Amino acid sequence: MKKITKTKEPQIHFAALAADTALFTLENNELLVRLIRVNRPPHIKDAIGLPGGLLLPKETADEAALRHLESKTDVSNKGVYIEQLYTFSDINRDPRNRVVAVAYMALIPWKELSENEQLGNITKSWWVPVKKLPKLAYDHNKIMEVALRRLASKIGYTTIIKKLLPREFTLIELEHAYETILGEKIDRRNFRKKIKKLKLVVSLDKKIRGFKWRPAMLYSFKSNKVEHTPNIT
Amino acid sequence: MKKITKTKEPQIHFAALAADTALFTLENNELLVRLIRVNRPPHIKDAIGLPGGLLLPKETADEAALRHLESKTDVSNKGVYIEQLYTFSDINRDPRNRVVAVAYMALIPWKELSENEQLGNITKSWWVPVKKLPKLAYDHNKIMEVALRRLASKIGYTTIIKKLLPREFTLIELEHAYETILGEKIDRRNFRKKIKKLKLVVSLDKKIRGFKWRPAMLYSFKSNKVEHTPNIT
DNA sequence: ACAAAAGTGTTTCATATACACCCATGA
DNA sequence: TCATGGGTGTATATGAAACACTTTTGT
Repeated sequence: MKKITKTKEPQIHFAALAADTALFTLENNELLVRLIRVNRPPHIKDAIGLPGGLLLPKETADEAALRHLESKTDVSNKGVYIEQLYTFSDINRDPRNRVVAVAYMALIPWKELSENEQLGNITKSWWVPVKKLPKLAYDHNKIMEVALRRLASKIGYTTIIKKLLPREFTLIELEHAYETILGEKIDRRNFRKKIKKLKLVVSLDKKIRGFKWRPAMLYSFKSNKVEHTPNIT
Repeated sequence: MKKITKTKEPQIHFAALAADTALFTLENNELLVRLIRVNRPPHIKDAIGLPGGLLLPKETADEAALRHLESKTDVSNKGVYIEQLYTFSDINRDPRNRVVAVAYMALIPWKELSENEQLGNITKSWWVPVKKLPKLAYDHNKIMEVALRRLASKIGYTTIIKKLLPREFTLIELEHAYETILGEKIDRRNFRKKIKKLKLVVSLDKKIRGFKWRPAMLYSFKSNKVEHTPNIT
């Protein structure tokens, strides 16, 4: 019988692996992303980028993404929804070394953030409206494009938007969340018809008060899981 | 002004990076995937897996995927459509070393394969119906699940199916391609109505002959690009 | 003439879209 | 009472789904 010899493949490791995350939240009908200060002299000085960093030896990319997210943004990753987007492996995406980045998108409801998490800190990490996104380090603007496209498309066929909303919300809030992410107006009556038909949310039989207008009925999603649905938008 | 010190991140590289590809073709109303013989003693002996391998220092994951695909399957990657699926980073997905895999899905029309490429070679690389998929090495069965799901979903909202069909095809062939990948029967009349309304294909005003039955009209896709469409299926 | 695959239309039902007014509240 | 956002229904158009027979060819 033919002896099969071991293929001579290089066993050394050529590229470092990083996990970079676009963390989104929704406040006051604006989609915000959490950015950090990036300093990597001599090539990158006082730049701005997405939170991320290298994988540890015994760590999956998902774990690394969550770890760096929390340590570099000071936003607790408890309650954060995260999903992998795409892996970027261009040779020169990092000017110093060969680094391959697994990009992630993460979501957190604004109301689950502490006051400090909401405020941020301009020297370390803070929220920026995606409409006013600055030039970012590395290929992070490319990651943002993928993340925004993924988010906008995914709210159309899943219930992922629940990961940006508080546990209890009004149908108007839900509608505004869609409008903000899609960047277009939705007809209120048609929207409510569709949401009710899909039976994804349940009325809590209580109303939000404290505004000077008519109180709005509160709703909740029936489950915490991100589920597929017939087209919503 | 505060001097910002360089973060002490490990500069050594902990995980090797590989690119693994599920290459599909469509023959005789069967979806086939190209598998290879895998030998990596002592853990993996005479196993079966997807074609793939490590990245070179100056190579993107896409390039590595195409290179290993061609060298490990003996299928020319000319004419192959490829897209990234997902990155798998479980600590123990490779029993020997820490290897992170960027998984790809690739498509090639059966008619573009040479006779040798169609036949394959049981000692190195050959075609297997996805309905008869064996147990694969590493986490390659997981990759196959992702690939099959992606393919089935993507034929529904893009023209990706063109990458599995010859340049000229009949509407029946097109319908069978959808049926094979989706695993369900489609109504012929409704299907043709939809395809014609979408204007994705153009009649070539010639008919295929050589069968003992009524000749069928030949069509071509208008473009070679994979484009988004309103829902097809 | 027959066997086998190619090709074609209509009806019904469900969903999508367009559109405007009244309601409840706090100030 | 007024300003503001919350909440509702109907009519039309479009798309989805169900369904069966005729045509063309080679043998």
